[in-house]
Amino acid sequence: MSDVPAKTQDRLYQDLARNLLEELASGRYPVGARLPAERELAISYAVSRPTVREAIIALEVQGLVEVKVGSGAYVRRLPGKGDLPGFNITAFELTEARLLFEGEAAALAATQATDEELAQIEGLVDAIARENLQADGAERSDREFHLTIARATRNTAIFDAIEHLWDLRSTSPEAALLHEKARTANIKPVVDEHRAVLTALRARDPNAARAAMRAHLAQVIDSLLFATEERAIEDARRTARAKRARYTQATS
Amino acid sequence: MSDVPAKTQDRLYQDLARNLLEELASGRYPVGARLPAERELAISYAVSRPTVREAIIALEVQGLVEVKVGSGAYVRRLPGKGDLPGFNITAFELTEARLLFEGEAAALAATQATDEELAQIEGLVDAIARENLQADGAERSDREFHLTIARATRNTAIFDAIEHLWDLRSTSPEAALLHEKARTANIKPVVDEHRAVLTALRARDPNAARAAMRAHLAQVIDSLLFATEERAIEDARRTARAKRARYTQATS
DNA sequence: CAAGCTAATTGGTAAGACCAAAAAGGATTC
DNA sequence: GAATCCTTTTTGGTCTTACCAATTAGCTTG
Repeated sequence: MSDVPAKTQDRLYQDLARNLLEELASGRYPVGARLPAERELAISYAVSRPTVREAIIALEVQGLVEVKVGSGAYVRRLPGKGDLPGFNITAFELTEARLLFEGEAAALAATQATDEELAQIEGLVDAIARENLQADGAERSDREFHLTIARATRNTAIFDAIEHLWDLRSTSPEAALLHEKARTANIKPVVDEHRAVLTALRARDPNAARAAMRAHLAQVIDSLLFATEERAIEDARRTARAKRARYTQATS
Repeated sequence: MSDVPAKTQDRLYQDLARNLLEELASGRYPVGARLPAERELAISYAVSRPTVREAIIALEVQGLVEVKVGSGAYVRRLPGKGDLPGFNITAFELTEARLLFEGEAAALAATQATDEELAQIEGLVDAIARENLQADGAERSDREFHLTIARATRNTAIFDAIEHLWDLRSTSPEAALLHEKARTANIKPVVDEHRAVLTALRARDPNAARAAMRAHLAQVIDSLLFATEERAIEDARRTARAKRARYTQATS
């Protein structure tokens, strides 16, 4: 029935955390309110207190609640979209966001990057070229290339936000798959695009850097589109096979 | 001695999580590696197994490790800057990042926002005006204003990243304080700036929206600068008072 | 050598106990 | 009568022990 692989399962604390998350989202516990005591939650949800503690810690790590010793757990902020389970960002949204944000980051980096960082980036461009020859994947250099530019902005918030976007990719299996597919299907131009960004950074030209970065990520979006169509064909084939199977079964 | 209020203290699991985080950052456990068993960690860190579990869950929620039942905890990714404790983003970095990112978001929103969203944003501008009259703080409407625009981009990744930036503010006590100070010192122009953004969105003019949003956040940066200077003066006064107190004590 | 089974390992959860911090309530004092 | 202090209760923090379930390693067996 379900499309998800079900993964590890178990993890009772996650169920509880999900439930509490929904209660927060429902507005039952507004900001500043105190959650029921651990012992009460344990009883009402029919779990042990350690499990309750684990769930509350999960919320605490996400900054949703604050635990005060001897007092209770208080709501710090209400859950946003990113906190809701089953929340998936598409590869297109992700790349569009990167196009805008990393474009600006490149522009800023063009005015801030040190010679050392530029040399580092050049090394990464070479590494990307090498990685593309061997098809074993691992776009680690690609990630480092983009993060190094983000770091070169000298703005930790910008770096953190862009790193956050890269991390989001791995939270969505579909997005990760699509990216991998797009990468293997589109090898040659990538190095040139990366080198164009580097050239613009070297020239200390913010507008050129922004344009080069945007062009690169626009190309990535195109690759994603291509990969999507490929997959659409596969899906159609699979559907046809399933259809035929049902027919065969029904008539046998 | 220390400037921080020490907060809640306790939380043994946080110490452990911090230690494990450092071990991850040190490269001792590369991606894919398995962490020692819970029972082993409990012994080597001289804590109980529930505490170890809590620490591992803290890492798990942050996406750093993946726990497989009956097998162990495996490293999913290495910690980035945002994961490191004691990591503080300055209010300036944060606002600069917002200037760039939210500027682009506003430009995109100008082409995507629905009439309903525009009406919602107008209501928030009015709410901001009302909140400014009563000095009790709570810039909730301000946050909603910016997040609603981010949502109007129809891009979940953009929304999530911008929400992430807002959340970062609360992780840094200094940044939060500075913002509050800047807000109380600078009341009048804010509403006009917000309304200018709304006008540009209404006109479906991306460039005007970007410019208005950037102008607004540039103004915020100015306010922060002003608040910083104010605080510098206060610090100087406090230092002088302390100096005099020591002198008085020594000569009495 | 391969397949299958058994036992050890490892995470998941429960239950009970005790400590320390905080809050609540009552007694004392001014 | 009000404020203050102290005792009691509540609440989170941690440990210990125990048992279950999934996984893995190792051995047995064909």
